[in-house]
Amino acid sequence: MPRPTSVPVDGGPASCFDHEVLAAVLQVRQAQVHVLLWRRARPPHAGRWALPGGRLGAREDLEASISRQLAEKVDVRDLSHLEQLETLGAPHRMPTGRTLATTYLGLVPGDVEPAVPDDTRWQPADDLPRMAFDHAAIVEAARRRLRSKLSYTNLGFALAPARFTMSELATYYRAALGHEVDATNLQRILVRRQQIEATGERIGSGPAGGRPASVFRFRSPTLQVTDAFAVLHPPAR
Amino acid sequence: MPRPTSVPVDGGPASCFDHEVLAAVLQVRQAQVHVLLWRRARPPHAGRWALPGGRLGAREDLEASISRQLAEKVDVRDLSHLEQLETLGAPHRMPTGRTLATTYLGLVPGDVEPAVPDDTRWQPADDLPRMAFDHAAIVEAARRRLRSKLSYTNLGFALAPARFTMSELATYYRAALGHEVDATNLQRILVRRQQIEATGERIGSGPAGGRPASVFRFRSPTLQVTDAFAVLHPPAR
DNA sequence: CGGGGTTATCGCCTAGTAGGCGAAAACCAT
DNA sequence: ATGGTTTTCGCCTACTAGGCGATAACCCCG
Repeated sequence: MPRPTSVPVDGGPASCFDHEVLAAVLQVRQAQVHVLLWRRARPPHAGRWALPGGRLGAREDLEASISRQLAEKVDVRDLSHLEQLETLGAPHRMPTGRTLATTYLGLVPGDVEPAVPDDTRWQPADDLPRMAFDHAAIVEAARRRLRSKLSYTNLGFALAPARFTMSELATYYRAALGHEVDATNLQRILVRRQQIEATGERIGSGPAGGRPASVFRFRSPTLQVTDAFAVLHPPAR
Repeated sequence: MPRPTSVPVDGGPASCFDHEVLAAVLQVRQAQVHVLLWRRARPPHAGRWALPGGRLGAREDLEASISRQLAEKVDVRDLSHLEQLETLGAPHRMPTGRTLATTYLGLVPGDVEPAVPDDTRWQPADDLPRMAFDHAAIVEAARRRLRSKLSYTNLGFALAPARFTMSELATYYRAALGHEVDATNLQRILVRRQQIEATGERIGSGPAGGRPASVFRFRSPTLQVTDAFAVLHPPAR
């Protein structure tokens, strides 16, 4: 049992903490998961790449804060999904003095191109540069969360454009999951789970020809869990 | 997009925040989920029931802090599981001034009886009293987390005693999941997933007679996810 | 010591889901 | 028309959850 320091039992002398919010904003670009990084201009860790975010405002809600900072600093306003990840509290996670960090996973659909500033870029998540502080671990946590939620929720809606063919959708899933995904199988699964539906449209195939593909869309633009996989089901469903 | 207040863009004037850690410690007692509550002696919300926890220490890690406070304040030292839940940051979640809270789920095996102080008691989670601040919502979040993790991990090890019969284990699952659980089916599922194994012992049944039950145990005392339920499997497993 | 009550366990069945793969469909280009 | 390409359909297998009756293994009591 660590007892690092003498601490007031209750209502003792107030101590307060710097608090920042950070987001790993992920997007699938060219069949690869990318993360939005921001190059630090000033020390500490000047020149290293960091996640966008910053100090929590004095009267600001956590989620409002990260939304604001993404809009202000990296001009990202059209997140399709935003959810809280872990709060990091290791005392020396930053050399500048103790700072708690509440981290977020943000997702951007594959067909939008936010205009990002000069000191900002989309980096392949499989090939991270030297990162500031503990930000590399946050990216990994965000990818894990995305991977698992793709399996038991409809979170694909946040990765894909509003309308898509099954081949395109399989590309997004392939990138995010990190393994082969069969478009036929994916279609059966998502239709059975009532996550996607055909729009009735067909879209011409590429220059190489081929049968034109049906266009699908997600039924719901908000997160829903697939309850068929609660696995210890209530009886008599 | 909420822009509640003017906030320094970066490296502006430091603002810092009170930070507390809170835990919903759950235990199945007499076939019901109970939560450890602590009666507030002082205002605000004097007399209401609250979750154990308190201020984060100046040099203390978050998880170390909640462990310490549980040990010091309510004498709970033998948690079988502890994991972080959400961090709450609503500006007015407490009337005493802004305080962020990082919340935890703690579990205690069903066969231990921690000696809790006078101002502390185990309360059935289905029948919460008037709670302080937003603590009722934290209890609900903890119960939801427990329910879902029972389905796709081996978290049952943290609910049950080290050794148990399948009837006993079904009681724990029944209470935590909130619906009927068949002992036969539960045994097949957990054996197939290699979460539990028979010890070879048999234990005499109750005063009413009946066939003596086999004694089982969990194979691992640490959290492991059941990967068979990733649901969008990699091919050729 | 044999029979009835009780509880646990086994075995067989059904239903539902994931995944593989070949055949057919529907397009383009030549 | 013919061949190349991509999508889509249909059928198959494998695996998991869940229901339920039959059997096993004990207790108690007469």
